[in-house]
Amino acid sequence: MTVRARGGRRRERLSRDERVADIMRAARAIFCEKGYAETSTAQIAEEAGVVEGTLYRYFPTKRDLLIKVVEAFYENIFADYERQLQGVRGTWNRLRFLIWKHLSVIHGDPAMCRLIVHELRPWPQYRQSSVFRLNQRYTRRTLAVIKEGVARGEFQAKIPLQIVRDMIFGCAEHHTWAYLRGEGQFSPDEAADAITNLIYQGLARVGRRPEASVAVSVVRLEQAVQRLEGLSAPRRRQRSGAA
Amino acid sequence: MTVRARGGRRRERLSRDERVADIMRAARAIFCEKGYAETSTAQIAEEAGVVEGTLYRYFPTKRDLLIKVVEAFYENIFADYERQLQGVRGTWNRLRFLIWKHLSVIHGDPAMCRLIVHELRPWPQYRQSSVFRLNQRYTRRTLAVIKEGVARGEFQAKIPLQIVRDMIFGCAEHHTWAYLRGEGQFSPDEAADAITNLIYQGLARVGRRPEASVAVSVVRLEQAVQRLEGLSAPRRRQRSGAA
DNA sequence: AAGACTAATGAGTAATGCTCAGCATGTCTA
DNA sequence: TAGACATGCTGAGCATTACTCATTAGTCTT
Repeated sequence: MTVRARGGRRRERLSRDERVADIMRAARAIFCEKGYAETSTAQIAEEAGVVEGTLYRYFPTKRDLLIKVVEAFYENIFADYERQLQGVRGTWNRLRFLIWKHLSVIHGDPAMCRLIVHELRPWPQYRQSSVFRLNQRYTRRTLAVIKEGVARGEFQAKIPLQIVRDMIFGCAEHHTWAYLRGEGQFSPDEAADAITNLIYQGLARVGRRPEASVAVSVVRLEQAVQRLEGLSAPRRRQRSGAA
Repeated sequence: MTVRARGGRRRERLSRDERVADIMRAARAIFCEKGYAETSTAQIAEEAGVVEGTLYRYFPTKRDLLIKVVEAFYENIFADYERQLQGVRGTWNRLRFLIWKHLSVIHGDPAMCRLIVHELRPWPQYRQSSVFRLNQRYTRRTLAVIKEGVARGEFQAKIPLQIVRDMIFGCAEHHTWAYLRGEGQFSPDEAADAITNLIYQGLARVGRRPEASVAVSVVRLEQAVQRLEGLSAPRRRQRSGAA
C-alpha cells in the first residue's frame, strides 16, 4: 500500500516503462505548449507527477528527453508510409502523394513539428542523432520517386537531385512557417498541387516534337479527363493552368 | 587620467557609440563562434573588456544584443543590393542574380547566417522584430522579378507567388544546411544555376514556341492520364489503403 | 578647482539544469 | 505473517547564468 510522503505527494513505484511513458507524455505536452527553452525540468516533473530527480533516472539530460519524444513521434508517423505509397501509381501522383503527406503531417501536429524544425534540428549534435537518420529515410523516398520519373523518360536525364529534394522540403518548410507558429493557415491540398506542378514542369523533359495538331488533341483529351475526375472523385484543384 | 580599478581592470570611459561598438563586435565574434545558447554574457563582457553589468546599460537583454548584431549585418548586406540588380537585364539573369547573391551571402559568412536561421528566426518574437521586416524587403525583390517575368509574357499568368518564393529560399536554406554547420561544401554558382533553371522552366509559359508548346502539352497529357490511373488504381489520398 | 553628470563596476539575486545520499515501497523468502 | 532485499523515488543542494542596483570614479562645465 502506498502512503503520502512528507510533501503530500503520493509516492508510487511504477515499472520503468510506465514511468518513462508518463514522463514522455508530460514532456511532450509541455514542450509543445511552451517550446524547449521555456520549459523547465521542474514543470515537466510536476506534470508527470514526479520530482525533478526522477527525470534524471530515466533521461540523462533535458535535451535527451526531447530527442526521445521526437523519436517516438517519427516512428509513429512512418509506420504506414511505405505501404501507402505502394498504392499510388504514376510519377506525378507519387510525387504529389509524398509532398501532400509531408504537408499533412505538419498540418496535423504543428506544435510537434515546430519543436523538430525550430528547436531540435538547429542543435550542433543533430546530425549525429537518430532523428536525423529517420529523416534521411524519409527524404530518400522522394528522391527515389524522382529517379523513377527519369527512368520512365518523363524527366530530363540530368537532374540535380539534391537540389530538387531541397526545393521540395525547403519549400514545404517555408510555406508552413507561419502556421507552425500559430500565425497563419495553409492548405495541404492546394500547396501540394502547386508544388508538385512546379516541380513536375521544372523537371519535365523538353524537346519531343509531335506535329502541331497534336497539341489541340491533347487539350481536348485533358478536358475529357478532367470531366472524368469530376464525376468519379472528390475534386482536387488543378493549378497547372489551362492554355 | 585613468587608473586601475581593484581587480586590475583599467576603468575607461568611452562614448556611448564606442562602447556599443565594442560590445557588438565582441558579441558577434562569440555568438558566431559558439552559438547563442552556449555564449554567456560573462564571456561577451570579457571579450569586450567590460564587466557584465555594463552590457545591460546598453542592451536590455542578451537576446536584444543578438538582434542588434544581426541587424547590423543585414544593413551591411543590403547596402548595394538594389544598385547591383539594376545592372542585370533579362528575367532569367535577374532571377539568377538574386538567387546567386543570396547563396553568396551564406557562403561568405556561414556562422552569421547560422545564427540568423537557427537561433534568431525560431524565436517566438521573431515576426515582431526588425530583422523580420528587413528579410521581407529582401524576399519581396525576388517576387518583383517574378512578376516582371509574368508581365513580359515569359511566365504563366497564374503563378502561386508565395510558393515560388518559398521554393527559392527554402531550397537555398536546405541546400546550404550542412555548410552552415561546417559539415560540408556547396557552390553558389552551381546551385544558383540549378535552382534558377528549375524555377524558370517550372514557371515558363507554355505555347510561345510551337515545338515547346507541344512538348508541354504531351507532359500535361501524361499528367492527366496519371491522374486517371490514380483514380482507377488503388486510390491516392486515402488512409485506408487500397480501395 | 569644485560640482555635476553619468559610465562603469562588482557584489548579489532568482531561476534552472543536474547530482546524490538515503529513504520508502513492492516483492521475495521463510 | 514478518523480515530482508532491491531499487524507484525523493528533496536538499550545487554550479551556472541572465540580470539588477547601489556605489565608485572619469570627465566636462563653470
